[in-house]
Amino acid sequence: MTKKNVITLKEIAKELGVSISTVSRALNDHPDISVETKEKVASLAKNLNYIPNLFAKGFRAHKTNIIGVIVPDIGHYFTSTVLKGIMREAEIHGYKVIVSESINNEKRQAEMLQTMIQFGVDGILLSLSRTTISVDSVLKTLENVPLLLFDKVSLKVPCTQVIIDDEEAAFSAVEHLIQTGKKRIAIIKETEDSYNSKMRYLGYLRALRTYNIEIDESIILSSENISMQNGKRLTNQLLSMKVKPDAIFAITDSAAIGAIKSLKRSKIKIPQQIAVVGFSNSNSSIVIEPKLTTIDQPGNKIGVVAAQYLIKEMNATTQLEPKTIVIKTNLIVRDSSFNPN
Amino acid sequence: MTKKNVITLKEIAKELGVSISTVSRALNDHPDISVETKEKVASLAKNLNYIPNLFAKGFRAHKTNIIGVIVPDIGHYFTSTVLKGIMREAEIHGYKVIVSESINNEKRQAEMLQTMIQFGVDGILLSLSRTTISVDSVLKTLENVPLLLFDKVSLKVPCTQVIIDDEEAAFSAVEHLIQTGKKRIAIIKETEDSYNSKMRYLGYLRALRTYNIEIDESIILSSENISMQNGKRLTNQLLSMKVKPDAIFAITDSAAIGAIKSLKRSKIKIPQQIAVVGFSNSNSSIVIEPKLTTIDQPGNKIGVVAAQYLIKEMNATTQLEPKTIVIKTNLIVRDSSFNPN
DNA sequence: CTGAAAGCGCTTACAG
DNA sequence: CTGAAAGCGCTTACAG
Repeated sequence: MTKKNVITLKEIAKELGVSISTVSRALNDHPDISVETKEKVASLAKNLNYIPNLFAKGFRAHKTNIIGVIVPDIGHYFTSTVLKGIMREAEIHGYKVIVSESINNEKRQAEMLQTMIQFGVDGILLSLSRTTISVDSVLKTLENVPLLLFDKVSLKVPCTQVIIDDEEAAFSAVEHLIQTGKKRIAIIKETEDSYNSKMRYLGYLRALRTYNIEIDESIILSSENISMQNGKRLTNQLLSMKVKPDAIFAITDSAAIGAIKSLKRSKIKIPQQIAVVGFSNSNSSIVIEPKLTTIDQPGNKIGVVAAQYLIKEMNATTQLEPKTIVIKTNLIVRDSSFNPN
Repeated sequence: MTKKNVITLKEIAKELGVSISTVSRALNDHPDISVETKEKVASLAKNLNYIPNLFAKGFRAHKTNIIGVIVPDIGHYFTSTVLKGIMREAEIHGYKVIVSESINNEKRQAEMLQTMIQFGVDGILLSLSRTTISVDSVLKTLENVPLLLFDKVSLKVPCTQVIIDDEEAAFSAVEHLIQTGKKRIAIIKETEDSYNSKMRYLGYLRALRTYNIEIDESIILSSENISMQNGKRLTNQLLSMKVKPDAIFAITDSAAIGAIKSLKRSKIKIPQQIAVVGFSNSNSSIVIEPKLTTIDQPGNKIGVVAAQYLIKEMNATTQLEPKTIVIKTNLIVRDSSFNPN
């Protein structure tokens, strides 16, 4: 069944014996139209349950009032909080949001950008897939429509980017461990450095240097995908060393939770013997025992700011200067590390 | 900045010195057009990076190729798996998906249905907000556009509904507890009975009756929202009884996890003294220790089936008979209950 | 094999 | 204060 009962301006005009133009103007509260007419039109429109066709409206104005969003994976809790922020902000400004998942596949991502253009979106919010090697498709898209990168970004794209202070966040996590007396801090990161992983690693290095702690390659571990499984595996590896670390900084909560599970299995006291810090404050971070110390990423704020800025660019008359907007994170200290006091 | 560089049929036609009609037909591989012309058009279209305006295309055909989806909360892992299924299936059929959150607010839900219509979606997939008392707005929407209910449904709406077998799933969870020797099984459910909660409760009752176990009102507990906090609180309440239960069936994983936390705090052996079963197989169900026995809801499948069916209805020439499609769930036995062997 | 024209629902200069 | 007409980008009967 296709759509039915579609009332248009035409029907209202016919019924009232006026022109379509008049009905349109009346509905849009044009000053030229008499109050009388406006009232008649408004009342009939209401009775007939007239719903303006935004589609037709936008057609003329070359606008769809739709924002396209592409994310690697909608299943991550963090991503869903960002989407919430985007949707909320878009709604306030009268935009709807089309969502697509690139499933961390560069080719799909390129196709999706293309489809977004076909659908005539007014702007695009993109979080890059992990395997994005070439940004050509993104650059090409940028020529057609305002585009803004968030979370997983690339400096190769000259557009506004909304990111969290990964480096600073990692620094504060590691600094926290140092300040609570830890000296031999392992890191679990990604093998193939994504932007996020690289920044977090840099923050880790800076913290060690700042506090004059020697960097030990043997406790810098990486894995392809930083899952709970791999967190366990790498932690087991750390536990097999003669000189064990006294803290583990995992760049995702999943890996940190894997680490905790591994430590518990080996009867290591957390945080006394080995403390653990994760990243992203996922739901599971308060399910695991001890509760996980982690970095809270304000996904909602990222979404709101990204949408806000995109909308600003969409409505600007001139090309705005691309900026990098950094959203602050918070270290949440829980039981997997010592309280600093 | 608004959109730029938009190549239309007009430009191609002008450049080639043919009519717009010819270009349109050539691009659509119309049999009337000569191979020669088709090739010229195709090649120029490619060079100019012509992107067909689906918007204009749909405008004529009264189609947008957009499916609207409204869910209570995009943040639930289960919901994200359903959305994945919907998006994947929609994509296959050339549809895009607009997502909105009702945040369990009936008024917002009604507004969103209205907005979906304004945006001219070709069909709507709706999971009702918890507080949906009146379905008037849904019924009204149904007059305008194909609509299908999934997960959180209502029998008051005469449309196709895709649901999981809540009653059967709960039955199998409780049966499992009984078969592993449990006799005094408490349930943690919702106070204000949502469709899901009610069905799960009925399954619980049926299992007890089937196995001739007396129903004891004192261990049937409810709370407004079945969070981890409330799971803890209600479990503490159970532990304060003279005769304690030997198993707890919580109708959500969160509440089940709260229950486990409370039991661990009281040094109760799980599952020996008290077993716990949850519902939904969330990410956290394998984070908690012992790992949670729970019901896996195939969200992806629900999404796929819902989208499939909606698309079928959208393209049907006659009104299809509404059906109720029940998706099977699976009990996943983990360490929070005994293995049945 | 190709083109001119109408039309999808709406807005908006231009006339009156 | 109101209407006729053009136009957004496309498709498709109707002619030729």
